[in-house]
Amino acid sequence: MSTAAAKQEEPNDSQPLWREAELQAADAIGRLMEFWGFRRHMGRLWTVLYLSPEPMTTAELSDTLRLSSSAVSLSLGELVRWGAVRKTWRPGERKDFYEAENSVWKLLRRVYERRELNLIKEAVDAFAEAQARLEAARPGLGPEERRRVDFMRKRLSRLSALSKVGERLVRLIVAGRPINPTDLQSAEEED
Amino acid sequence: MSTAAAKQEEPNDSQPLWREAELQAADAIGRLMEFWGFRRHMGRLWTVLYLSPEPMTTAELSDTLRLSSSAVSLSLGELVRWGAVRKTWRPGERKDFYEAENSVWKLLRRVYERRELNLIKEAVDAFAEAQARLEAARPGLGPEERRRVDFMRKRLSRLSALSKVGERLVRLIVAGRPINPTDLQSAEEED
DNA sequence: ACGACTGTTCAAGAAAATTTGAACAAACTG
DNA sequence: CAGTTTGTTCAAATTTTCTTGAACAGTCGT
Repeated sequence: MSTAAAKQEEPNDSQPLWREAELQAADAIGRLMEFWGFRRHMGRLWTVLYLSPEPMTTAELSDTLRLSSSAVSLSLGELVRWGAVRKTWRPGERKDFYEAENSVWKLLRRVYERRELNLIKEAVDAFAEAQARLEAARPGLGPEERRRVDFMRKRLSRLSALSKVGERLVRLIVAGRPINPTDLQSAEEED
Repeated sequence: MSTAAAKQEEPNDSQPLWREAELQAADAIGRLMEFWGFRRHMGRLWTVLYLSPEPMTTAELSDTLRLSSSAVSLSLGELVRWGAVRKTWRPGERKDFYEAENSVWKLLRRVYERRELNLIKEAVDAFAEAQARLEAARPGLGPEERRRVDFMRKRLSRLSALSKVGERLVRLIVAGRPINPTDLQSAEEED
């Protein structure tokens, strides 16, 4: 009890001894997530919550990570939208409390589902559209140009095929089914 | 012959009819690669080369993509370092010619091997170091704080375990072996 | 309903990255 | 061996992205 009370009161001097370790882990995951196309702070916030036995307030988070409250609000909101963090309430308390979604696996699945699949689909669409343009242009071309265009079409359809195999693999991942990367390999077998 | 000669001479007006389709596909892959943490232009350059039946010069590339020669040099150099593009030479010609590595699968493998594995390893190291700090700090703590630290240690070791499973999965991908994503799932089974 | 306390949004400022032109270096030609 | 062409590097300038403080909005207790 005394510790919990003290933790809330202490402004920012006399940090707990474990703070450094906490930040180190948070930064490591922050880099990982940044690399993965998310805000760095999203990873840092999630980690701090993940390492905390109880939900935390935005004030505690901004104090721990030395972030402005607006930055916390922004990244935390995005984490909530991704389902990586949940809002919880405390009986009497007025503030919002936040806790981490603990299943990393669940999180990965959600991201692949929502984001990677979209990304691939957009690429597939772009390839299809490019193909259509080539076919439309083909009639008016001379033999030399026609050979050129046919080469492009062959290559484009290979890119399409690869993308579709990739899409299927991601779907299997999302479904938690085993996958075989050599499917990709065989998608570009014939040269 | 006449076409090939004309292509080299034409400055930038009267673009070939297929140019638009080419750029569309290039941009699609550019976005994909950007999302994957590479320069957008790397994807665009690779695609243009991939869609070309013969190797191209830097001049042709910068003309096609409307890029300055320095930008071409920079991104092309990086592509060469990644093995995504090869330099080739032509009998009489003075300029360098470039051609795309055609096996996307090979490229993916190389990137995972060189980049993702490193990334994961750094995270694993960070977790280990954070663990060590916690253990070092533990002796001087009261019972309340000790419980807090023990919670963190449990969580950190779970992150470590997850990372290591992830590392193993990536290694299997690189080796072209089938993988089972539920391994990740089971790495965080016990709560 | 008012006042105090939280959380969010926004626009200005700071920081980081990309882009480019020019200077430099290297390689081939006559 | 000069002169020309090609490729790379660098620093300045632009663009983009991040960050922040302040204004705004919402909620709860009195």
